[in-house]
Amino acid sequence: MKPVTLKDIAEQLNISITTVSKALKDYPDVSKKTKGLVKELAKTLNYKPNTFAVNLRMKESKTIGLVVPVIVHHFFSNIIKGIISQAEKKGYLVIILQSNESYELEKKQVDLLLSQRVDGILISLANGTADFSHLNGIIQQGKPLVMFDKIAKIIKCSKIIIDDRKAAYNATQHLIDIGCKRIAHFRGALLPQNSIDRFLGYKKALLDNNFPYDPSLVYICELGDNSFEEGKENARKLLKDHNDVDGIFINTDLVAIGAMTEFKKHGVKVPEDINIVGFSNWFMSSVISPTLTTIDQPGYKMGKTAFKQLYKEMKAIKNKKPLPSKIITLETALIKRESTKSEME
Amino acid sequence: MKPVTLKDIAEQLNISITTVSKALKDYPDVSKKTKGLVKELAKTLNYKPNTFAVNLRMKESKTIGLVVPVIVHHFFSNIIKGIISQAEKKGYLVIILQSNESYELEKKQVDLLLSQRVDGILISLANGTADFSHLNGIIQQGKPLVMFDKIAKIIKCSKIIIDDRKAAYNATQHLIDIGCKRIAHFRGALLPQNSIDRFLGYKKALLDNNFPYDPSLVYICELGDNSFEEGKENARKLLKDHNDVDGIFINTDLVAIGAMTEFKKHGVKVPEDINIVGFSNWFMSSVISPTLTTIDQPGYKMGKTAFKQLYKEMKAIKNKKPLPSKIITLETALIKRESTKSEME
DNA sequence: CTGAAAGCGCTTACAG
DNA sequence: CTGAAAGCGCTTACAG
Repeated sequence: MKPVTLKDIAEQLNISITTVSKALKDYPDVSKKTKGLVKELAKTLNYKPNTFAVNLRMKESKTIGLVVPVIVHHFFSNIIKGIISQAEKKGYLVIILQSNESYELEKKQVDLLLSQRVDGILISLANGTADFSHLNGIIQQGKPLVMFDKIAKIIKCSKIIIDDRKAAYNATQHLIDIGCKRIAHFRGALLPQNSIDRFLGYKKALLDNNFPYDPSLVYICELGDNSFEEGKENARKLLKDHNDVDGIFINTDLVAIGAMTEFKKHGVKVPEDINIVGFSNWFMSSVISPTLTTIDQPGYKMGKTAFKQLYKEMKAIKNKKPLPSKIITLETALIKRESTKSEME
Repeated sequence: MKPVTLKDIAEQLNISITTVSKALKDYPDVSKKTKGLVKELAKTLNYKPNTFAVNLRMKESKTIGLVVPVIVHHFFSNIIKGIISQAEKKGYLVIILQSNESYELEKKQVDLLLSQRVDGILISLANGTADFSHLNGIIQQGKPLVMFDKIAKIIKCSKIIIDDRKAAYNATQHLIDIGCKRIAHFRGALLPQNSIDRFLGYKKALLDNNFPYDPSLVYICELGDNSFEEGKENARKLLKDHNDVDGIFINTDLVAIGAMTEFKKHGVKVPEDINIVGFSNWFMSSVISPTLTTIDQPGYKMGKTAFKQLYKEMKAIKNKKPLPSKIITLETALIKRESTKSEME
């Protein structure tokens, strides 16, 4: 019942703990014979090194922390999958925490992770996060930190992102290309960098095409949760205020789907009356009807890349040769589907 | 840069490590004055106990392990959310691993968690798991184990489940009630208990209503991944073999959505030509068109319940009073939507 | 090739 | 009220 220790093996074999330890780790200065005996006994006794002791000695836990705003979103669960699978390959375990888009929780969780002494931290910020001292805290402790998707530009650490501005520009340009004349935007909350960038991309596309920029056509997802409900809510408002709008670029697929549901209820046809482009390419978007034109965002790859970068930095820190921070931008793609008309020739 | 230890505090205050430790933990036999001094200094130095050392001494890690077949499924990501939120409340961290429906991986991951010396394990089995020695291994080590959703009846541990048989019975009964005459079933893989139970519920409903049971109407999701593709595949087969079928009870929403997509492609109307009931009530099912009639399965609650049970057992084991295993069955509900006709009077 | 010893940072039974 | 000491299980520099 009690776990087997090095001492148990040493006693049974009448050798020292030192030798047992070395034998198991294939040190060159242990005789082949001894190694054989030790390894065999370790196996039959089902010896497993006590991680707590190893961690204490080695000052590392082979564990990383991950903080995401939400888990139950297709994009984030894909990222998680990417991170975990990559971490496993390198022998790292992942502790996952969800900030629920709350700054308070996020701060507390970073603290938790730090006192758990994880070897590194991966984070995607909550919408509510405007103060970054908790992140600087990580860096000050000399722990590697990699941010992904929802980042803070101001923090000096590696970041895995997409070019939100460019992607949003392309989405808006597509609406223009198919002939939309009045293009609205449902944007995300005010703080997150990516909702700012998507908004700027939208605006730039308009201006580059000599469209007037009309602030009243920009609807903010007020609850800040990018939900189905917010899409419905904003669609209702839009219908009331601007029934001349013929195209909308929407911050997130889920919001777009909410909007489409609301339009359908009011007899407004997509894409005949209004063309819609979403963002993220959730699986759902390919099975609803009409299927949703959107920007594909590589979640799984983002997760993998984030871990890889963190891993490099953890190794570098261990070798006392800290790496410079790096910003990696992943490619996105416009996926044309039924919610937007075909391009005109 | 180097983390602050008890020793650092003791030296600065010219008292013993023992007293510092006791003061921080509010032992009654330390003077108020000393406590004050220690706590203040600990705060200014930003002291955080070294978890590795605490774990080693206390023989517990305040960490649990979680193994799920997939993360990127609405049902499972909801469960994960439930587990994490509950664990956080009790001061536990969660290490998450994904078995990818592979027995080999699952076994390896359980081993990993065990050698990481987590305090308890939460698991939902892979479809491929037919051998359970790795689970017995957990129990033999005296670690609490709680299974949820995809369980093995044979293992003696607590389980959080739904009554799959009853839920499937209700789903099938609903198809009968609305007038279906030829009812097919798309079932899950052969091994998992829940796909067996859902199949049995389907069969029993038929027999109780004096419908003949026709094995050729039962399609197995061969890939075993309960995917969109499998739904399409089986729908194609069904259309070829049995174009008289007017109702299908499908093992999982995602498969049902795949089937509906295929039917639409072939001009088969849901629910006019074929009525469909899914299983799980994924969010997606409420936004596709037609919306999908399904069985609501309480993922978030299942996660919460699973952690609560594990927590009780961890506490009990610590107090040397192991608890008897418990099977908790959560309620499900039939959610009637557009993919099935209204009931006849 | 083998082993005694120190030390990682903590907790707690025990002595005073 | 305070503290010396043992010990959790490991790793590794050092001596032989």
